Amino acid sequence: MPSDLGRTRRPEATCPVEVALAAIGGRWTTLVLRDLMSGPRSFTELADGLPTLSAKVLTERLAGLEQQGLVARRRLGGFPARTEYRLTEAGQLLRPLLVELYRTGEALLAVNPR
Amino acid sequence: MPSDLGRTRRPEATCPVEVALAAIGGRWTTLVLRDLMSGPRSFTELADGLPTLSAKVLTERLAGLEQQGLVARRRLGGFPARTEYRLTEAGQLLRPLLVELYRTGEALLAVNPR
DNA sequence: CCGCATCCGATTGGATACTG
DNA sequence: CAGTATCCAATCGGATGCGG
Repeated sequence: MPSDLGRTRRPEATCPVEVALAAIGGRWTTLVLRDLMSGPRSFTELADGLPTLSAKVLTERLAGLEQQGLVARRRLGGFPARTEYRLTEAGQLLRPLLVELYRTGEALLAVNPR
Repeated sequence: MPSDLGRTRRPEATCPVEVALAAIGGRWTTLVLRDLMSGPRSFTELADGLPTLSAKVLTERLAGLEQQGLVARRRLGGFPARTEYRLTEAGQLLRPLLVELYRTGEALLAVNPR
C-alpha cells in the first residue's frame, strides 16, 4: 500500500488488492486452494475433501482459477477419464496470503471470541 | 495453517480464515478500511473518498464492521450532526492483511499482466 | 449531516438430473 | 470419473426518495 491512500474512486479490476481478492473470492475458493497447496488433485479427490460442495460450484471455481492462470488442468487419458488439477507458479504466490488470512483470523478470534 | 489440510468439510464461521474473509468481504470494504487506516473519518468524508458508493452500501459496510468489533462509531452532538468512525484495536489487526493483499496482487500482475 | 426505507435487477450458490 | 444443463431461492449491490 503505497501513498495512494484515499484516492481510489471505485474498485478497479487492475488494483492489486482487487486482483488478489478476485483470486480468493467466492465461497469455498480458499478451501479448494488449500487442498491444492499440498499437491495435485483430481476432480473427485477435491470433491471428496469438500463433501457438501456441489459439482457445479466446484467446476465454476476451478474454471475461474484456471482462467486467472492460478490452476492448470491436465487431462489424463484412459478409462475412467481422469483430470488432474495443480497450482501454477502464479497459484503458489497465494500461499502467503492464505497464511496471513489464517493468522489474522486467529488474532481476531483472540481479541473477540465467538 | 496447521496440519488440518483437507479436513474441513464446509466453510465454518469459526474457521480463522472465514473470520478474516468476513472482515474484508463485500464490495468496497477494503477501500473503506484503507481510508480508516489513516485515521478517523466521518460518514461524509468516507463517502467523498468513494464517490460512486451509495449511502446504503456504505451504511451496510460500516454496520457490518461495527458488529464485528472492527470499527467504532462515535456520535458527535451539535448541528448538523456528525458521526465519527474509527478502527478499533481489532480493526488495526487487519492492516498486515491489507498489505499482504496488495503485495500478492502486485506479484500476480507481475507474472500475468492484464 | 447522517442515515433508513423501498424497490429492483443482477449475481450467487445449492439441488437435481443427465451425459461422454 | 468428470463434468454439463436447468431451475430456483437467496443474497447483493445500486438507485431513489424521505426523515431525524
